[in-house]
Amino acid sequence: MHHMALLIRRLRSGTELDDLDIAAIRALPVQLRSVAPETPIALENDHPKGCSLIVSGFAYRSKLTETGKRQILSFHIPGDIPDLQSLLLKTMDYDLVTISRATLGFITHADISHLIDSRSAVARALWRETMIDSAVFRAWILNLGVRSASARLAHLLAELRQRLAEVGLVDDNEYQFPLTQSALADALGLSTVHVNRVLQEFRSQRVLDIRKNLVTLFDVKKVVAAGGFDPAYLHGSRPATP
Amino acid sequence: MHHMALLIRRLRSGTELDDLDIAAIRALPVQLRSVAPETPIALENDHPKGCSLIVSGFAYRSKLTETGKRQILSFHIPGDIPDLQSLLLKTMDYDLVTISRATLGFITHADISHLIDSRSAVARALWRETMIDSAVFRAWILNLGVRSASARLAHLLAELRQRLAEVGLVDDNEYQFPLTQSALADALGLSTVHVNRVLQEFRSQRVLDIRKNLVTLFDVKKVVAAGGFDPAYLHGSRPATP
DNA sequence: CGATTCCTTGATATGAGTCAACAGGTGTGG
DNA sequence: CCACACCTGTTGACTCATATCAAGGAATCG
Repeated sequence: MHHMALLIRRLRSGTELDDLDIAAIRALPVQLRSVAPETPIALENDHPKGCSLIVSGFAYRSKLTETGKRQILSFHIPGDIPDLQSLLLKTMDYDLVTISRATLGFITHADISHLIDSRSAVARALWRETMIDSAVFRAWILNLGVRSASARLAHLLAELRQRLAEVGLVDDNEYQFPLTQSALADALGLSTVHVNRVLQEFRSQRVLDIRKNLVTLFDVKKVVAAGGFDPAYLHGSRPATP
Repeated sequence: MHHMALLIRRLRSGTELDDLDIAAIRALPVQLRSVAPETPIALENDHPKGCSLIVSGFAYRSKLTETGKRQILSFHIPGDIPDLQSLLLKTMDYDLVTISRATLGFITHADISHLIDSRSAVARALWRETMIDSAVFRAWILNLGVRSASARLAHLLAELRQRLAEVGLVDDNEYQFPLTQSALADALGLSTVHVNRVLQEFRSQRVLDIRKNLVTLFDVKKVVAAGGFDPAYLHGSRPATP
């Protein structure tokens, strides 16, 4: 599969792009590199010179408080360009780090700038992606602000499932995703001890399980209900049910 | 003051715009209207035909859970176009409501579309604004996820002060902003009772006070420290110290 | 196979929620 | 212009969800 395939599919799913637009995207110089887990792609206060497309593997955004507590802001999957905002905001306001071994495609700001100035439909499509990213933040704020620990966890896993399904990475309600309990804790604003207990409860109810790198939703309906998950905010391409 | 003045100032502070760009912005057809407090500008699942510039007054974004709990996602001030994303995402994923009596400038998607297709620098400037909006969401996620009740409140008030200062609405560490304790509770993910108690503590320490529509930060340094507030994420125009 | 890292468990602590009641303003309609 | 209703803010008593602390066990990795 071409390293741009997922991105192009996503952009097309929300914006009309003609052959020239697609050709221009494909023509972007992309510098591929394979990196280890827990590799920083960009760190807070950096001034990156380009953006990174996730070709394979996963990453997360995080931010630290003055006291050193970490909050994970979002998880990222193949086809995402999590640091696209660095094109317009020179200074990073968060850390971007790989979770798994990953393949990244680095594209310079200069090249993206040229692309969006010459192909306004592509600019629109990329802008739209960043707006969906915002919508995901809104859903997380709702999640952190009003939901119980178990609902938060369920919502997160339901969201990940939906997003992964759209790029064809969900298989029979299971998906590969390297989530440690401490990462979950930092993402959900909980302690690791409590995440462990919530997880055990879900496990014993046969609702879901996370083992190693595998997330299993035994009962998707229950997960969706427990998390109050409504996929509308993802403004998705139609659910990729194969 | 021209109804576009604040917006234009903001856009220029982050992006080079030439005279033609500015002229094109000024030429946008804007339909002004004055609305009462608690007026919905757009609601979840709506498909708005345009965006609303806040010319004067304030607004908030909120989202409800299935169980009816409300989370306030952000507060908006003059010069903001909070629903700009509706240009690219047809369906609203949150409610947008005025707080105070407000003057809104409605601009159709068609007109904005035409503007951004003809003036790519303006497109960039608007996109950049939406990216700052995202950065604010990230800061809120950090706030909700890791900070104590008092730190959350302090952070929120410090952020509002900074943003209002950039449009010249802060006077000697006081600013007008119509925050009820129950709105604060919904914004901070707390109960109103607890907000009340946190507020009393700050009051008794002479750190800050909120009375009626007036927020007073007796000791800005303490507020900033209590909230762990670092304005970098606002990617601000230089602090408007007059 | 030794060493981290990750997970699990129990005991205890606490920040914040809930419930309930009341007071002070504010606005409104009669 | 008063009376009533309705917010908003305040207070106290009690509860509960989740954190913290501490320690042992299971994986995973070099």
